[in-house]
Formats: sequence, C-alpha cells, structure tokens
Amino acid sequence: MTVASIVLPVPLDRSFDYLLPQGESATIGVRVSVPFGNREAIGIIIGISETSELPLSQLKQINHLIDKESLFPETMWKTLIWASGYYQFPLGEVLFHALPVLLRQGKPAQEQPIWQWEVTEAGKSTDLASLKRAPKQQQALAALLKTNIYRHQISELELNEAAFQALRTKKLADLQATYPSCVAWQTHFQINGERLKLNTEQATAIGAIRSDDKKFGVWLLEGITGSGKTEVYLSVLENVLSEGRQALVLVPEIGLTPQTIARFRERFNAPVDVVHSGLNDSERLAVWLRARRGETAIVIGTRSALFTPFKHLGIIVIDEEHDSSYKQQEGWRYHARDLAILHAREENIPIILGSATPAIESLYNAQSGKYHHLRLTIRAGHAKPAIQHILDLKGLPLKAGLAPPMLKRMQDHLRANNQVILFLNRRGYAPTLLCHECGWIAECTRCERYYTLHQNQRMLRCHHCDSQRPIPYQCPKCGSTHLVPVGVGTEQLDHELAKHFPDTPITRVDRDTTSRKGALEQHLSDIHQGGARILIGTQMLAKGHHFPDVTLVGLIDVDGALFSADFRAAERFAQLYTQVSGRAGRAGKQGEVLLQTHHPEHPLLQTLLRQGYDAFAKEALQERKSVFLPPFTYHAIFRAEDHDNQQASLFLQALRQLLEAHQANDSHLWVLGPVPALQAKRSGRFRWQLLIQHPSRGRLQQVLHTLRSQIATLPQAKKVKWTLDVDPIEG
DNA sequence: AGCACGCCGACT
DNA sequence: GTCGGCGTGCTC
Repeated sequence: MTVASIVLPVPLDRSFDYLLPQGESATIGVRVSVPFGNREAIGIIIGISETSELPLSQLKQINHLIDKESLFPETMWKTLIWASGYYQFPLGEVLFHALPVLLRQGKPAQEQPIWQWEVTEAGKSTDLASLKRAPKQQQALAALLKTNIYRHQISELELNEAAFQALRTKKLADLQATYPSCVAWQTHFQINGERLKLNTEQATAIGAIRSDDKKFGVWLLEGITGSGKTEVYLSVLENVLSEGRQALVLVPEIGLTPQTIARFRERFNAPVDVVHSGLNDSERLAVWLRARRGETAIVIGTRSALFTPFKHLGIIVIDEEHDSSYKQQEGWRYHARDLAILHAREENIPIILGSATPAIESLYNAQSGKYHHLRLTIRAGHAKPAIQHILDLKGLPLKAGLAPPMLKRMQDHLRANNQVILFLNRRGYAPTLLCHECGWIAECTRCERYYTLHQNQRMLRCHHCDSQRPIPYQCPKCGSTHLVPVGVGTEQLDHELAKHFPDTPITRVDRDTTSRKGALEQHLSDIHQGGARILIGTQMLAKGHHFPDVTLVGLIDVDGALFSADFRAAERFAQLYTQVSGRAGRAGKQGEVLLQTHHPEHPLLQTLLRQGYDAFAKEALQERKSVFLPPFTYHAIFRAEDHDNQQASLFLQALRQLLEAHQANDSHLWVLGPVPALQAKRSGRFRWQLLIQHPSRGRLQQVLHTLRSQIATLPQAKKVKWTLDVDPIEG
C-alpha cells in the first residue's frame, strides 16, 4: 500500500494521509481529488511513503490523480516550502496561492481549447437556397463556407450562436477544438530596432551584470528618474534571451504602463506575456502554461507573477523595488521582492532590483556587501534638476490649504502654458464635519474614526469601513444648523481651484474619481493630451506616470509624514518626494517643486532637499540603528480582532506571557504590546496587536515557531480572529 | 475554510 | 409547534 501525504487549501498547519489507488503511482507536486470530511477537495501531494501515523485502515483513498507530473519546478517547490515556514503560513494555502485559479479548481493543466465552427461535408454540398426560410442560418453557413469561425467571433460578425447550433443539429456544421500553434522563439530570436546610445554609467552597469549573469547575485540598480534603468534591463535581457533563457519582470501594481510593455515588446522578436488585472482566469492559465513550456520569453507582471513556472529562467528584474505593493497585505503576507531574491538564489540566476529611491533595507544590504550596488546619476536629455522650495506656512492665510505664494507660482506656470500637479494625500472634501456651536464631530461608530465629508455625493463616508450616511442638517447633540467642514481634502481643493482659476481645466485623480473601471486610464490620457492643466491627486498619481508638460509640483501637506507614529512614514515621504520632483520639468523645461510645511527646519526635510535621497537614507539608517529598528532588528506582528473589546487583547496578553518564558533566557527578544492597532476599531471589530522584535532573524523564527505550536493550546485563540505578519511594513 | 451538529429565540 | 441564529468541533 502506498500512502500519500496531502495538503489542502485550508488554514490547517498539517497534511493528511491518503491511500493511493491500487496500481497507480504518483509523485510530489501533483494535484489529487480526495474525500475530505463530507466533501470532495483538491489537494497536493507533498510526500509518498509506505506508512502513516494512523493505521492504514483508517485512511481514505484518493479519488483520482489530476496531474501526471508536478505543477511546481524543483526550485519553485523549494522556495514555497521555505516561504511557508518563514511566514508561518500553512503549506496548503501557500501552494494553492501560487497556482492560477483554474488549477486551484482542479481544471487540467492544459491549454483551454479555442472552439471554432467548421462546415461538415454535408454542409459543403448543401444548397444555400435551401435555407432561405432560415436567413440567420443561411448567413452563418455562407460565412462558414468561406472560412472557419472562432466561437468568440460570432457576435463581432453579427451572427448568432443559435443559428450555428441549428446548423449543427442539421449536421451541416460542427465545433472543433483548436490549440494555438507555437513556434519556438529561440530559433529566430532577434533584437529589434535601434538601441539608445548608452552613457558610461549605463554601459558599466550592463557590463557588470552581463559578465556575471550565469550565477546568483543581487544587483541593486539605483538610478534617478530619467537615467535609463529600463534600457539597462533591456540590454541585460538581450544576453539572457539570446541564450534561450527566459526572464521574469515584476512591476508595482500601478506601474504596468503601456509604454513600458511596448518597450519590451518592440525590442525583442520574442513573445512577451503580460499578467495584468484585466486577464480572465483562462488567459492567466495560458500564460502560466506557456511560461512552463518555455514558449514565452518574458513574463511581465505584478506581485503574484513571481509564481509563474519557467522552463529555463535566466534572470529576474524587480522594478521600483521599494514599492510597498510587493508586500501582500492579507492572508499569506509574503514580500515578493524578498521571495524573488530567494528564488533567484535557488535558481542560481541574477536578480536586478531597480529603483530611483531604494528601500532603506536594500541600501543597507548594498552597504554591507550582500548586494552589488550600481548607480545611474545622469539624467538623459537636457533636463535640469528641479528647483526646490520650502514654503513656510506659519502665519500665512490659507485658502483650501493653499498659501498665497503657492497660488502665485501656479499662476506663473499656468501662464507659461505648462501643467501643475498638486499632491494631497487625503481624498474627500474635508476630513471632519464639526458643529460650530457645541464642538460635536461626525464620527463612524463602527470604527471610532471621523467621517470624511464628501460634498459632491452629499454624504459622510468612513474611509476605514466605507460605510456612509447622509450629511446631517442639524447637530444631533445641540440642534444647531451651523455645521462646518474642517481641514482640506482633494475634493475641496478641486472646488476652490475651480473658483480661483475659472478658465483652467482641472483633473482630480484619487480613489473617488477612478473607481470606475478604465477611469484612471481615461484621466491619464486626458492629462497627456493637455486636456487638464491643473492635476490634483493623492499618492496614486505619483507612481509610474510622468507628464512631460508638468513643471510645477506642489506638496500641500508635508507635516503629516514628518510626525507620523509609523517609523516608515518618513522613508515613504522621501521616496514620494524624490519621485515627483524627478518628474518635474522634463523635455528641456525648468521644473519646480514647492513644499508646504509648518516645520521648514525639520532635519529630515533639510537633508532630503539639500543632499538628496541617499543622504537622507544614510541618516535614516543611522537613526534606525540607534533605536534598534529594522533592518538592524527583525519584526513580527501578531494581530487579533474581535467584536468584544476584551477578547483580542486577552489573547495577545496570553501570547505575551508565553513569550516571557523565552525572554527569560534571551535578553534580545523584545515584546511590545498588546496595543490597540493603528485603526483600533474597524467595521465594528476591535483590533489589537503585539510586536515581537529580535536582532537575529533565525532566533525570531525559532520563537515564532514554538509560539505558533503553543497557540493551539490557548483557549483564547479560538475566540478571536488572529494573524501573524512576518516582516510587517505597516506598524 | 467548509460543513455538520446542537441548542435557544421570533414566526409562517 | 418549526426555521434559523451562530458557537464548537472535525477533517486522513
């Protein structure tokens, strides 16, 4: 009897043993259908043996095997097993997460056929006139006599499915499965088009990576905006692809711009597959299969594209490696950049981390020699660096959060026929609605957070749980009708500027104006075509896009980032600031960046503006070192939530007690909490968290591991919803 | 996670 | 009298 250990997509940290059907053989990594409880489930075999901890008579038998060979390349398998341990997340859920949806559902790991209608012999010899009483069928048959018709094209040809089905019952036409034919791209690989002329820095970077591109190595490519990072990626890829090896390119969630994709497609005479949110499940599976068979040369995609299996992967590129969208923020909280590095090591291939503003962690790794550090400091073309000003708000009269000098500069830039971008990281009209008589503030009771006033929708909305209610006419406490908005959001900025610049078209880009599908793209193309002169946006406008006619960038409220409780807020601000100021004034036009703050003397601002991102990062690293923060220590956060305010806190307190036993013989183990989470109450649930810190990653892992096995014995654990976040990026 | 079993409140 | 609420327990 053969016993198979099987994991399932359930939050259980264990496998289940099943008997293999008589005469069948199986290997690790294949899917099976098994009876599980009183339902049927898809599982993945993780081990084969002759024995089980249970008597064989108690084991159920596998219903059937779905795959003949493992769905996971050897290296991917190792990476995923490691990741399950490192992130303390059940292996079954990790493995299923790494598969396309259709494979999770048990669909065969084969290309879905494309169905096409074709005419039968009987159909060919049929007189069209005989169908004159069924005009639709007549048209359909006439069309089929000319050429086969793909099922998905029927509506485009103004024919209908029913007509074809009728022809089938008459045996005049039939459906035929076809599979896209494939020619090996390697045999006629070619590099297209003219290469841009490289500057010395680019040539050096390319040379360095190329000379070492057969083995593992992490290359931190730090290149200022406009310094030609993409050109470096492309040139390095030339080498890899010409040897018949494949490439994986990861981009941030909103960084997948058509221009970037076009550059990869244009350069190589080889198939480039893009995994984006617009793909349906079968298209995703198709990319997965093509990559696995080696039929695609390059896969470009966001975080989850990391799990694409390749026949012969030659290199990984992580663009904008500092971007927080590489960290999964729910369920299995993995970091795609960190896992990609691990995977590259497993594959023994190079990995390039590209950014204008590398993560502090990455710079630290470069400094300590773990990564190679390459710099691109020369901006292409004639663009001069932007002029930077700090605008001290103290004592200035503000109009919708704008100081007079800001309005003046906007006026100047608009007169010169340029575009202006204003960043304000707060959507809605005003962050609070206040009663002028008694001081009452409109608050979402489920989250204990202020409602944001949305004037256009005539609603109060909670930005934490997304609940909404009508704007009250009277104060519910004192009955006064004198309710006033306090603070400024993008919507209000929009209103005010429309009054101030009545003839200037304004576009606002935030979650409210881009929630409709395709709306963001529409806004962006408007901006590009010059249809908007003033652009108002939250952070989402900053990433990945550049607008050549923008010469003035205004940051409306910088103080929030300077005095945040989250130690990473300053880093994120510095990255945003550097990215946007790098984009001001390309194409030979002088750019200008204007920062509004009440704290112009703040050392962080001073360093950033006078000496740039690298100097800022050095100081930030020093500071983190002195207060024992990452990357000098490692963090893990237990979060718990419950409807009852007590339970989550009690559970974490119990955890803390377990930790105290570890602390007794390990003075480096720090425990902070339990404390209420940043959003202490959300959607009616009370949220608490417990931070664990240790200077040794391995030691922290051991502690987490034992802790997790102990949790099962805690009675409090069953009452609350808890999660563990290893290497959290939000406090 | 599902899904069943099980024991208490408002209803055709 | 039942339908159904979600607490608890189990899954080879």
